[in-house]
Amino acid sequence: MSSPRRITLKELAAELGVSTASVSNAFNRPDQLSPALRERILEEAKRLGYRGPDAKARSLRTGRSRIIAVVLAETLTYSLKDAVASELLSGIAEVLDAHGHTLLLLSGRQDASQVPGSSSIADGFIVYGLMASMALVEELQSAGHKPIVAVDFDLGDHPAIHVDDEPACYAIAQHALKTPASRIGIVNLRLTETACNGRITEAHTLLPAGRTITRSRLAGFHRALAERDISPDSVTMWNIEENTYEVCAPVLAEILDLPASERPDLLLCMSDRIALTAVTLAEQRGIRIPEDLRITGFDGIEEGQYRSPRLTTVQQDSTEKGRLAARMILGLEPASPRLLTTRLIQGETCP
Amino acid sequence: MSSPRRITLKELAAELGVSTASVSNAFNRPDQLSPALRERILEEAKRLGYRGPDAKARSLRTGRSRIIAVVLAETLTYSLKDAVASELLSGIAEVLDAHGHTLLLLSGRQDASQVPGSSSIADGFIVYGLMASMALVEELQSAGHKPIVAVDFDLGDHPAIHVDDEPACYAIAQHALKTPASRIGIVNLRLTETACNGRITEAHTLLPAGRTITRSRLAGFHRALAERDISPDSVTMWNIEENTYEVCAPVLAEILDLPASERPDLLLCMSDRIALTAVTLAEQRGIRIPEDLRITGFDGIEEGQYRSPRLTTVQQDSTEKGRLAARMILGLEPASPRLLTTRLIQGETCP
DNA sequence: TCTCTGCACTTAATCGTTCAAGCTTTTCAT
DNA sequence: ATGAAAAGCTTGAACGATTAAGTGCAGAGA
Repeated sequence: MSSPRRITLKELAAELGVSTASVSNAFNRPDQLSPALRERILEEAKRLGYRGPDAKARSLRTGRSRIIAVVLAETLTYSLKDAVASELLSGIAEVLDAHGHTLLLLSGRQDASQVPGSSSIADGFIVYGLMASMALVEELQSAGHKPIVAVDFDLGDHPAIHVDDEPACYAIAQHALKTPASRIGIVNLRLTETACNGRITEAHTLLPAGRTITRSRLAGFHRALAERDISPDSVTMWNIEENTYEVCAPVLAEILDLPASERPDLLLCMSDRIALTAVTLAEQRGIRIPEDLRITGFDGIEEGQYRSPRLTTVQQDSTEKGRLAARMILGLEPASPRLLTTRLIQGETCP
Repeated sequence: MSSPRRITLKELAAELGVSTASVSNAFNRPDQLSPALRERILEEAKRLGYRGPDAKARSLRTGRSRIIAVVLAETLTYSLKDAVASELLSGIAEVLDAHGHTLLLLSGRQDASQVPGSSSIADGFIVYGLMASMALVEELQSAGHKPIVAVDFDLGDHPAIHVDDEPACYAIAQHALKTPASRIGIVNLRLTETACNGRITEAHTLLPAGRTITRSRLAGFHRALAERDISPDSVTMWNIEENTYEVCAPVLAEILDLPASERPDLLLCMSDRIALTAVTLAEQRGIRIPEDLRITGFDGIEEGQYRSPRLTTVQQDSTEKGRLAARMILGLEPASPRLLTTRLIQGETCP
């Protein structure tokens, strides 16, 4: 409760009878002044409660803030609850933290009241997931020549980090189809042009590749189906808009409540959240897994592995993806497109 | 690729032949100039690719940044993976976003290479969980008179948000003890003075209330035990340092691998993560829940409710806690201490 | 006609730093 | 002793905005 206002570098300098430059150097470039003076400055600083240069002023002057912004396609509220996004953030935070940077969270959603310039404070941007509106991203592009790294989608000629969605989904479908299935269902994630939570009919137009991440996953599934001479038309498709239990549950209930003769006995899901919801609802209905219903997921989130039956899924290392993105943005890694590999986890939901 | 450098407000003003004040007002205080001029300025701004005032300069001048920092007790990497912390952040983000603020993540851990002044950029701080080191917090306190809100622990005379840990744990233990138990075990979270993952012996000193959140939870358990004339000494206690599956699993394996005659048949856990790990490991060992082992948790995370058996637990609304903290920090809510209520969820792990 | 008020805009100080360039003083080889 | 180089410190101009105070001018009221 001593100081009514924080003391400034200038005042500290005046107090000591030295120039502001010396004080600045005492904090930033120890080699630029004598150890004796530096010691004196640091001591006086401590005595007066001066905590080092003000971040706002420093970043204005230097142009750098040591802040990296992560722009998330969905609302922050949703992203923070999503296991995959959280893991990505976790990886990003790990690297940033280790290198003295901090993490600013931005949402790319239109409905988020975006602070217009608040983004201009960051030194670089990690953009995750396909933006509903590209407004913010366009702003970033023109906002100066700050590094941008895209994750899970392509963004102009900025480096992008992807996982091998198509081969991974080919592999898991191939695995699943080793055991013949009578009725195959695919539960997609944000695949339709217009929002749809439920069955995909001919009335729906599908988003093109590049507009949704799940399109290439679907391609992988189709390739495996083709190999077994199964027509894509014979599989039933559903769609889900948001990767949460609340949104998944009604759609999966619809599927699982079909008469046994119509109900799929193999469900290829585009995310672990979808798959896990399917597992939960199936259990509630006494549908046996994998006897009556085999289920595959995508993502490899912890929750799927630490519960029984263990989920059969594709594991992508989202944390590592985050680490890589962060290293790229910090320039610790060449800024070039990357394709991360995934791993098939043969769990118990589709042995 | 047009501008090598972003244009400034000053340059824009020069281009238009008006003062910088007018340009500034065009963006910030529309009532201070004629609509005609404002229109002209905005148009020219768009033409030249001027995106509005620079956040760094603005925040230096005004002293406000529209950035709120959340200081997390643990590493960011861990916190972002933790369901409870994520929900809290989710609630915070929701409110901040709705009011045009952004979220900066800081870690209070010593081992995090803390950017010394990077915190000085924020307009306010939400401090979550007990800090291992209070260094950062002390810095915040003295760093100016910015609002600080503490969540889940007490911080000087700043407003703190708590949940009713003691009554909640009393209630759930009371519920659990309605069915007699032969051997009771309590699995704590960060209760011991020195790090300990495993059984708590007499050699361990427990942290005092105020140093760990679980102390008051334990008090609630003890009150319920006392009511049934069960001596606290007759219950076995374990401790866990980090609320992750990886750390919980070995400790719970140790418990569940005890000979059936020594193994607890009621396990009161300080978190849902611990409880869920117990459920998973018990299932793997063929220990029946709740017949052979009853389990209770704390937190009420989604994962516990969306899987079977449904977890018996105390639900705290972490999202709402986050919303409240954010509203307080923004001054939308009086900055006074709050005690949020919890709800007993009678799940299937301890009917 | 003259003063007064209000509007629209400008002036200029300021926010708290950093850093290239300049100025002394010391060091050291010759 | 001398000159050059190095060391140690200071000067002063940015960085890009905000805002209180001031100026000029049109229209209203007397």
